[in-house]
Amino acid sequence: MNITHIELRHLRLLQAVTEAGGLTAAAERLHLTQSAVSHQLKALEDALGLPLVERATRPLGLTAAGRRLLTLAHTALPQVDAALRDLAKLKDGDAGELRIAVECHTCYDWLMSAMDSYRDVWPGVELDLLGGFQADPVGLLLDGRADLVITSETVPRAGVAYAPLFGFEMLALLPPDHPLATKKWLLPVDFAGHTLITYPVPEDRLDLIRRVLAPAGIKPARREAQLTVAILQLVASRRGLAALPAWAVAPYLERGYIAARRIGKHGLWAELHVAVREADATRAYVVDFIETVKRDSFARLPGIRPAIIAP
Amino acid sequence: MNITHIELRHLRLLQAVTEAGGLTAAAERLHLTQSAVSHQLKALEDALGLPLVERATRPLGLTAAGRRLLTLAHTALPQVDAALRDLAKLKDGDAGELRIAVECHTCYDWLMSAMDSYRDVWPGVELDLLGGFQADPVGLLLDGRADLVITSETVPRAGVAYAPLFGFEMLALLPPDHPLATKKWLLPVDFAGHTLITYPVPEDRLDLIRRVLAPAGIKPARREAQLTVAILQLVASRRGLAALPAWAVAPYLERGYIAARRIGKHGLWAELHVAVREADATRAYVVDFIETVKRDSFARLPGIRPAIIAP
DNA sequence: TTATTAAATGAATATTACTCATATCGAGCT
DNA sequence: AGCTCGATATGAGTAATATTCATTTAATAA
Repeated sequence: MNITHIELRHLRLLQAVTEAGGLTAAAERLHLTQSAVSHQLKALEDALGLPLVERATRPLGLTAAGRRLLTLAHTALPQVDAALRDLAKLKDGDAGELRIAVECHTCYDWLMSAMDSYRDVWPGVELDLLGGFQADPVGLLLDGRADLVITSETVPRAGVAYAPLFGFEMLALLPPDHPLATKKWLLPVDFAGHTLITYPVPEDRLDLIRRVLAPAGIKPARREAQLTVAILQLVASRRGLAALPAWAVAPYLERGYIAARRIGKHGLWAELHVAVREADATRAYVVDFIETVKRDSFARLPGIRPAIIAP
Repeated sequence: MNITHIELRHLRLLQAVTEAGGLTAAAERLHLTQSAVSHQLKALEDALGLPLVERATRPLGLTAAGRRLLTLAHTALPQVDAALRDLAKLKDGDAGELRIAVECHTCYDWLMSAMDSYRDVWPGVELDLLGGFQADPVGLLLDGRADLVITSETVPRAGVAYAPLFGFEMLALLPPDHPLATKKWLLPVDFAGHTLITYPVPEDRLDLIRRVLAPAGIKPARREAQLTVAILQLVASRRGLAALPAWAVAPYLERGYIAARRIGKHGLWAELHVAVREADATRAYVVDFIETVKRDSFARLPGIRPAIIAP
């Protein structure tokens, strides 16, 4: 009679659509085509006999029915995830060690919160964060000095497995009243004659230099700072320009402390990946750490998108 | 055999398997073949990498993993059902009237409990139970004197829609020390010379007479009683034999007050169906009443099985 | 042991989810 | 207006997978 064969897939779909704010963005997150998402949503609406999303408005809004179903998704899906985690613990055990090395300075912002979430559900896993700059972080895996590395590189290495986290946009930072702030986006030439304020890392680790300025033959002066707030302060006090991930500067942008502009018309996008030893790649506590980071990041970080580069 | 993700279908499967106590019985409830259930369960177990049911024992037991997943099913599936009910209310409204006529005397046993469950989730629906014996209960629908009829007949009538509830076994009742109690099951001829104790309804409404005794040319004397306990008392005090649904006598059997035997080798099976006006057949509050009765019955009544006759 | 009932299995089929290619729609420009 | 861009919808074809059919295998009871 009531042959509404609603499935978890539909709940995940609705959740992705609302979180991503549109069908196309949801499709990317779900690793589906836009067409598939549209078809599936329509099929669900037809089966229920009710529209779930307001297509007229942008960003897409939910109908009362959509909100009710989203409420279900928010209660039921975590229960499902928890059960699957318990099953994974039954299978592989619930203990392990995760010594984490991080390549990017700003990653600590979200990593702390993700680690807190993770600790709640995997109390038996020993978490350690390796400090300091590492010349070859992925190498630490093979040395046995780290178990998991957060990195932007995905060059294949024997015995190392990569998993994508997300893509993010690097924004150029400048004082709010800077002449360049009138532009919609910045070109390589706009950086000429300005000092570039960066973390203390080699040039080939800076996406702005390696992928934008160096190819255009621009070599601006550099000044280094250890902390994100120090970089922001230097920019605000007109000591130079900087480029940081969108999520790292969002709170300062809101307060008008600094301004941010795209780098190039479509922006400068980078990606983060996780590297682990191949032998660890299927361990439940490792897989779930990666899932936790992704879930947490997509829920909390503004302006990120699914990774595109296949690992 | 590989599945991408766990789905509600799998939770419903596991629930059906444990409630029904086996794959074949679960398949009947889910309106699937035994093969489909076996394949699906195996695919689920393979995907999880863990066995869920102990196949060695009979009746089938669950493994620790199976129990964990069943726990999920018990918490998540009712949430899903509640959400779908809310959506149905959004669509069709949450108010209505349900005047219920019941053909079979023993149905009151389970109907009360089902009505209680139903009232909790559809407080806006006015429930009424029509009393007394009705010559043509289904006719009440077309007269507009009832909205829903619980009946064993499914003869097609214009404007009436039928939905199956369940099949149940009619057991012959006799005193524990009766000579016939030595038999495994009773034949028509065994009833000859005994008084048959029945509810006060016409002969053609009594399955035992219409389908077993009359075809065999046996016409036992009849004695009527209004209440189930009265019938049981008359049987126990050797005034005659009776036939009642298995669920109605189960509590008395346990206490050894009376004995029960199959009627024929495979037993005498009857079915209950719901009849509603075609115009009402898709109303959410009607559909959900039928679902509630089925759910409640399969959970509480011993010895019932899915209906076979297509309505 | 045999008869009986339940579960597993492999191949064939039906169903459905998904992709591809393209059309349509709507908001923002000029 | 008309035009472009980004997003959603749609129809047809294909890939994926759920289900059935026809047996086989295993477990139980007589």
